[in-house]
Amino acid sequence: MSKELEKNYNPADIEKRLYDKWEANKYFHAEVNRDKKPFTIVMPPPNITGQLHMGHALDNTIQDILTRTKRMQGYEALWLPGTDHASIATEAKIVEKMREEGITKEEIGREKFLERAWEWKKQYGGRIVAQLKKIGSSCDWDRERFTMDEGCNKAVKEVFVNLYNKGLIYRGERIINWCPHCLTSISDAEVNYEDQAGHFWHLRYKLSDGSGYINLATTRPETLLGDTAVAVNPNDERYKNLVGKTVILPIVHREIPIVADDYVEMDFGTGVVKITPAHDPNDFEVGLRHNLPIINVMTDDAKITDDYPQYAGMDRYEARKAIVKDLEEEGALVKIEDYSHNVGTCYRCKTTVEPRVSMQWFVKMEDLAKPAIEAVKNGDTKFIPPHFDKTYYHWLENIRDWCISRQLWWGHRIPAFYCDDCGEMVVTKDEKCVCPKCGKEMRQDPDTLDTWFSSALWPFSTLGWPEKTEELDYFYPTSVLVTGYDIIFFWVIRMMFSGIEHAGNVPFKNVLIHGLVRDSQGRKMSKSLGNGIDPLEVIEKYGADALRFTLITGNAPGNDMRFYYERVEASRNFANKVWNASRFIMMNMPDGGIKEVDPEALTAADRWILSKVNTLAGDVTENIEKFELGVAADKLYSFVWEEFCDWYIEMVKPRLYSDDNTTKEAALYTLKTVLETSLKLLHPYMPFVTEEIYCTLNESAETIMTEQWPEYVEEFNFAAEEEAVEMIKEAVRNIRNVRAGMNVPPSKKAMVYIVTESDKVAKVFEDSKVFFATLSYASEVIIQNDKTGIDEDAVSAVIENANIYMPFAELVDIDKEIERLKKEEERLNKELARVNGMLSNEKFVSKAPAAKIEEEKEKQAKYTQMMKQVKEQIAHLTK
RNA sequence: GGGAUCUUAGCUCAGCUGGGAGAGCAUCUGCCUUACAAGCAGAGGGUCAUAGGUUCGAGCCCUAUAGGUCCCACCA
Repeated sequence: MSKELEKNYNPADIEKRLYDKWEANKYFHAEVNRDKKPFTIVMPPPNITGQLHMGHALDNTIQDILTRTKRMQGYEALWLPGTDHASIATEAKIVEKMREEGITKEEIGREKFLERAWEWKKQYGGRIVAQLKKIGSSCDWDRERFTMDEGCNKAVKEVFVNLYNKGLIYRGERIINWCPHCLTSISDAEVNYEDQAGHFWHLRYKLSDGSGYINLATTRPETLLGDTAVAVNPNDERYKNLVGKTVILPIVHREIPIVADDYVEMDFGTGVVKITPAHDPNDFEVGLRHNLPIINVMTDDAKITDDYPQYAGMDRYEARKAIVKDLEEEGALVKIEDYSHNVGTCYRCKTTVEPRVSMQWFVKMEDLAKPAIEAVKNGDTKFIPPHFDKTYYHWLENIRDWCISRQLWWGHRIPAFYCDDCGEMVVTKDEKCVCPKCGKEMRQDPDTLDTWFSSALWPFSTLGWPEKTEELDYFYPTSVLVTGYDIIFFWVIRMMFSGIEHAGNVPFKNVLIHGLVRDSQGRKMSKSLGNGIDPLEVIEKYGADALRFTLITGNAPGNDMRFYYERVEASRNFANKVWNASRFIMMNMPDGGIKEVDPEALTAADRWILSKVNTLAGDVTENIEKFELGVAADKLYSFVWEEFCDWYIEMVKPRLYSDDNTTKEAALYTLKTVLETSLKLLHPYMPFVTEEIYCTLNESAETIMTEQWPEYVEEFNFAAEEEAVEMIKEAVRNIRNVRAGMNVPPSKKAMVYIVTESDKVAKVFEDSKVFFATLSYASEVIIQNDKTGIDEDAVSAVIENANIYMPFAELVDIDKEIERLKKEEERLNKELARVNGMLSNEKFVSKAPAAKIEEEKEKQAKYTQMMKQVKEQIAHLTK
């Protein structure tokens, strides 16, 4: 009974069907199972506003490969999925949509706004989840979570209160990064610095006592309105006598002091700096040291406040122009220089951030950072590739307090309450709070928390923390976190210190870092460039397996990769290759399927490929264990395509077409065994095609994804057969080479003589005659120990310990033949020179390991022998 | 200013703890050989950025230099 598969693999037909089957059968579901070892990955939750892009595709393919492998290896493998509420991004989108409708947040109020937000989540939150399924992600959807669900909210409150009670969360007036477009504070990590062309305005401030003036320069003249001092370096001889005096601030005509501070560099500019504590982080620090007043001159949306009527309502840049003009009129402007400098921008909307003093909540980082650094130093958590630990250390060692409050509505609301009467503040997990002093109902802080505050708890909040759940006990710490290097600062670091602080252990043992997927020209894929490639389109056209394989190969961990359609095609072709190899086997499958066979019936070729696939299983397992997913994929690719398809299947054909049932059955058994092992090893990479084939091949099999992972077993290591078949392959390659060089088509058969004095070699060829003849296009293979009866003009080739002769009826170009042999001679000469060089080097012989020396000696013998044969051939032809 | 990383075949990239340079694509030459033309068989193509050093031995380790990419950083 032969089964029919279509000629070409058509992924679109089967992917949905198979995924639905997997999901319906709950193969992805994991439960606490003390009989098994746990393997856990928590998915980096994509934003609910997001659409699947190549970054997700890569990230999730890696996680799926690891999860599927471990599941087959018998681990209780949990891949826990979920989505992130992405406060700024989501809120911005909702506000934008409302703007189109002509309404504002303030008009509808907090409650109605949140209703809309949840509605939005309901509508779009599922979109990315559906897309993740398309690439075959085997997540436990029963455990899907959302960073703003009840459990996460509980964890957030617990953490906030704990940290507050420990004094690690505080509220205070600090200078923070303010986005005038998003109208909220953002953390240091959320600011991107970019070089911008600007100007240096050189200004002249008069000394109050009329004794002169000082010059200084600024890139932001508009902040002058908030200047409360001018600073010089205490060691600067030029200004020493001025410290303590005052100057008159131009335009504003306020008297401000000249202070001395180390922050000022003497040899930069004039060595004088204007100090605006409210709008510059450094100036703020200087202000604190010198007790300077803080004068905020801008509104939330970065317009000048009403305190300066002539500029009130102007935005930062308009005000700058007006102020420069006024300075000029007042004679305070000395000159304008072109100057390029670093400007902080909002990571989300690219608006230039405005440093600003305001009342915010902060996490005190110093004490939290230390154990997080220690955990990587002592190996509790490892980065792959390891060099990312340096980035990690550097960031944590220089970390500043984390501003966690956001002036947004969509997010976890800060669990702090204020009494409007007495000013009392209470931090509590309770929904409502009554003032402990005056008994009045308190008002909850209107702000929400940074999105990353809840993401930081993801590895344990999703497992039930703060409850002491079975899940937490069993699945935590998680095994590996898979993410891009661009997210280390935002997320990895925060999960690390949070896990250690709250869950009592590192959140994951390994952090597997991958790079960015770029376009074919190496550019970042971006909406503005319009160069993004939609993974879903690729899946539709080439299949999820092809996309997955493409993303995982040709790349080392941590490196960026370029995306080419040529590579997807190559992957698609590979899937098709697997498909067709399987098709071939099924076409030859007898009624009643394939039987177990007596090991005695296995031929050298069978043992060779069984041995090879056994080695492959060991290698692939080891590579995956070491997170070398691309290396493992390469090995699978070349094994399946080259060894199995190009060699073994071709070797076995004559046996399948023969009447000898014993050898036929042995061949079929081997084909099936090797195919199944390959499919299992390949399944984590290409889940769909492997599942489809496996279940077609085995009617009784429900799925491949819960089959046992192939292990390397010593009994299947057949070194002798491997050696024998490699010898045959070498002979075949030589013969094909000779024929190709003479343009002999495969249809033209020729006698092949193997001349060898070695009984062992003779036996190898004798045993393999059947397929050797086919592969070498031989009309007949004759094995003998001398050249008796071989045509003088026969074309020859040389392998170790044997000469091969092919007498062709027609005239052979002797010169060409000699040329070919000379090339071979040259090659051998080079090899011999190298080997001889090594072996005649006394230092090598005395210092190199014995095994290496032995290896080189064997090569020397082999090449010497072959050289002799080649020389004889040449002599024979040239006589 | 500090740090990371890269420089290997025409292109894009692998190359694990140092021991005879690899893949995919592209190119060239033959093949419709009854699984696959999304295929088969062959071929060409690289002083592994440069200069030193360590070593019996370096694409791999060390130092310096050049160029590229990225991250961090308060020089107004």
